[in-house]
Amino acid sequence: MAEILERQAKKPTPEPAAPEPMFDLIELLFFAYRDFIGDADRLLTRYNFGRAHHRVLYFVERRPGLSVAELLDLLKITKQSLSRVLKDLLDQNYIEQRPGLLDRRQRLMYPTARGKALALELAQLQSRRFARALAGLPEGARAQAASFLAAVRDPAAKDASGDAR
Amino acid sequence: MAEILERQAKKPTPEPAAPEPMFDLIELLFFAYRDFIGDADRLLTRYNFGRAHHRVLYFVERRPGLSVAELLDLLKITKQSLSRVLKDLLDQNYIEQRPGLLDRRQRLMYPTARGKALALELAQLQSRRFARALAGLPEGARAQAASFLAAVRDPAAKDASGDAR
DNA sequence: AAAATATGTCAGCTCTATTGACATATTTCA
DNA sequence: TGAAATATGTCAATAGAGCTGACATATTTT
Repeated sequence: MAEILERQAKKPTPEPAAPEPMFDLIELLFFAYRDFIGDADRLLTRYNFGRAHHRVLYFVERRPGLSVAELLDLLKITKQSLSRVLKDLLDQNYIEQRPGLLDRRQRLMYPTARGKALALELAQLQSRRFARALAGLPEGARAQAASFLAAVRDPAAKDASGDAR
Repeated sequence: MAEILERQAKKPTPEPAAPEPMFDLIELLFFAYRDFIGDADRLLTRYNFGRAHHRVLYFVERRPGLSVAELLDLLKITKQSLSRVLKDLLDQNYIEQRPGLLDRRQRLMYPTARGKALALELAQLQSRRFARALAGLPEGARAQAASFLAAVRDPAAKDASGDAR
């Protein structure tokens, strides 16, 4: 008897019925990122650099004086992965390291003039893509896109991303 | 005299003055994609699969009957890159191939029940992230995000992405 | 003085992607 | 019909970017 009631009660919602996946967003994000990153990739090959070099240069330029540990945390990669590309960038004078003033164990990283120039070139290239995209969209599109992308991030990661201090 | 006038006329706009790069969007897209793709990565390692397997499975599930050439064009990778992951998926019975009815040279790909199940699990995982993100955003956010991401893509690529036929 | 921290480096491994060359089956075209 | 084009598969070699684990050095903290 209890069984019947239970079964009846459950019927209307057999299982919490997983909602239809958002295939549109999954696919669009995949394509958008692939094309976005492709712009930079093409330019980087001319310098014999890869994506990893780009990311390091980008963050050092955006957050000059960054420590190695902070950069590792931002990129979420390991020290060993970083070391190869960082070495390239140091050797070829795109980035320079200076000991921390407060803690001399730290190697704080700064972009050189050369590094700044390349970082800017890459950022402008990617911005042109965004500018083209936004040109065909209504007024608040840039702010809306930023809100969406920020919300998609790991909630925890937001505090770690640096410049909010 | 003409020189002076010219110089004066030019002063206000010295160079076309490249606009400030959109660092906000560059960074947000990087982080959003990294976290988004990370969800799937963690699940995939449990199956000994990588991102490449995921992409292939995803598109075969979404566009059953896809030919190898169409898949290569969608993913923008080479035949050789595809072959290894495709072999894994075929061997482990996530995907099956059937000769094309019209053109028997083609190997049209279809997901198996097993493949469908994994593809769905992955899509639901990534959709949960989007759902969480959209929960905190105003009404039209999903449509706006989709418009933005679509506009960021290579304009040329849009026709090639398949399902609009 | 001991412990913890910041960084660097060595060795070895995986996954994803690349290019180039070549083979086979099938379809299309002159 | 015979040649050319197409769809696919496969072999070999290579690169880029990431990983783990182990260990060394300098510096700071306790």
